[in-house]
Amino acid sequence: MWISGTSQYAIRAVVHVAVHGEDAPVRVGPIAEALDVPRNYLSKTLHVLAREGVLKSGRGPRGGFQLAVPAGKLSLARVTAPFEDVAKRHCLLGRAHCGGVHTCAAHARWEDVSKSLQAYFATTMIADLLGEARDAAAIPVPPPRPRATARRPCVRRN
Amino acid sequence: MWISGTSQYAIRAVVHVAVHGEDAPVRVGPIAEALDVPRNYLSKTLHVLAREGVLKSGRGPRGGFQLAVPAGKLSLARVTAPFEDVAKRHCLLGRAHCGGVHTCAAHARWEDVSKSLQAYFATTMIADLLGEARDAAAIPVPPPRPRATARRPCVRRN
DNA sequence: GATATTTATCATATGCACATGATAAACACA
DNA sequence: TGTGTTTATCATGTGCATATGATAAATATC
Repeated sequence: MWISGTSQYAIRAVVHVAVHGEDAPVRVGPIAEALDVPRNYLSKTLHVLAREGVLKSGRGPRGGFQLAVPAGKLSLARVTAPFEDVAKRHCLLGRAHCGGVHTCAAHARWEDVSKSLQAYFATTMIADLLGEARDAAAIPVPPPRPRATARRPCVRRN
Repeated sequence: MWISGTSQYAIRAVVHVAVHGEDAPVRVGPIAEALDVPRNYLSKTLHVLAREGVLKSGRGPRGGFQLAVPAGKLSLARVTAPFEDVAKRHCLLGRAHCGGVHTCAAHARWEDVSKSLQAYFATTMIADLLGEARDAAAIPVPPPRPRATARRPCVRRN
């Protein structure tokens, strides 16, 4: 997967808040339910986003979460940043610094691809995800999570 | 990280075999040592590649691994395929099928980026990694793996 | 202030990718 | 045929992302 599961939760939750939180704050419960995501885990994730200044949070009755930044100025990169280690993404083979030693054609091309990925996250705004179906990101991700079903690492089954 | 650690091992090992295995098979021991990668784990990884027809393997004295496909015709995609679940990579939010419901601008752009990534892996050949420093991929990945050092998930340290 | 409601935080569990160690099976060669 | 070398396979362990459940702290309303 390109981004971690937590980052996906974060994006989808922020989109949900952007859509439903214009008037009043949105509480964790309904968000977790709408996204089909573990409630307490989402709570922690949203807390991190609040701490990072992406969301505003409030406790007690009338509490909940709202955007701290307008959806049009909130990049995906900013939402996922707290949950991703971008440093590891520059070299295909996991090196932090890579260009130096071997600058073969493959690595030059990889730089291009890598940069275009980073650019996507940096320039795509939450508002860009609020297309036609305004809460599409709230649609629970597909097959009801076939978990704990002994899945051999990846290799084809015989 | 864009690809799993095991996939990185696989690429680096295959590159090593491509460089050092033209005359005689290369044994796991030296490969693991050169790459600074756990030996038995690499053994299992290479075995999978052999089963998938990427490598040829032989046991006993004179045993070891050699390419089963010329380096110029062996794509990165083919090397990493057994260790990656490509199905999960099509949608930014982890959905298998995504275009249908909401086809906002962001998703169209994501398709582009995603496709260019896949194209990179499909069209880049092992031979393309054998640039200047012919065994650059054999250089042990950087900082001696600071492991077991309580690293808080990602968030900045205070 | 008392109470209900909500986020914040803590302590702990689970599952999977990654890793380790030991043994079995194949092969080369004397 | 026997012996040493190497991959193949099995059984098990470890660490981290993900998840769970309980409790604390803040806020609104009466």
